[in-house]
Amino acid sequence: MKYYSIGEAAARLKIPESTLRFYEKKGLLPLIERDSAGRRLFSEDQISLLVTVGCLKNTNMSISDIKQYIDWVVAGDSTIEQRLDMLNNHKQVVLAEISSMTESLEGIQEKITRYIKRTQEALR
Amino acid sequence: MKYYSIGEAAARLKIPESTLRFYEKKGLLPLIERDSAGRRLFSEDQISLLVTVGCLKNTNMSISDIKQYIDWVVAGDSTIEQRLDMLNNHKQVVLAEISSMTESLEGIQEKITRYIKRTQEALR
DNA sequence: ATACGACTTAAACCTTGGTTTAAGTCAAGC
DNA sequence: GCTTGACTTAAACCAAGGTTTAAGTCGTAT
Repeated sequence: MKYYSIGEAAARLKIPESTLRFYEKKGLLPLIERDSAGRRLFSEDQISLLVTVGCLKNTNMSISDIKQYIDWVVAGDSTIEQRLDMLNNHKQVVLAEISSMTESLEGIQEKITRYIKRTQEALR
Repeated sequence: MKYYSIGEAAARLKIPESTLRFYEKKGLLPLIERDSAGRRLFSEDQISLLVTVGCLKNTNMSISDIKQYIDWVVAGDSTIEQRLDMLNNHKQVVLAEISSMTESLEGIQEKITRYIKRTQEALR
């Protein structure tokens, strides 16, 4: 099986190495292997778990909630329902957040429209 | 003209008084008046400016960028183009952010779908 | 006239999510 | 065999965005 160094993993995921080390410290990479020199070895599975972590982070899930998810992944199949609940729940939170941002954006759009009108009037 | 105390303003805007004081310190309430006892007086105009601030904050504009916007508002009509540019720019940033979140949400939805399949299989 | 609640301030404190630093280890190429 | 680059660690540091604390000042109702 192919393994990636932290540098390669960082490059593939487009995040700094320091962030990967930080995530490990926070418990987000619990199953990470090491070579004989103590260097981290990222498997394809780790990378794809980190892609999921990226989706969660990008939708503003907190690191401690992501850790909970990872802990459930590590715990195995008996936690699939919890994971499903968590993700469904998170989905609703994200949808609400997107709605809220969209609503605020409408408020901003109104300002934009007013400003355009004002600049039009100034040209008359 | 009707004025609101900090408590009333906080209630109307649904944010803590401490946040309003913090915003003033950061330069987000530059035109705030005071009564003879030194208490802040929020006019209807201030409140509506704060609603705009709320839209900007809610779409993740930084406080220092919001301050720039407020400074331009205070400076008057000569800055309307700058404000318009800033808001148009911000709009694009927010749209990109929403897209990015929506994309991550699709990744999450795939996980959800897989988990549902897995629980279905477990029942067979 | 006094107690209460709502306000004031400056400064200290807090959390989140990292990044940076300093000192050290190791493998590989020259 | 030595240098170089990629890695290791723990701990310090940072920025953003507030919140909390402590001490004090008012205005008003009793």
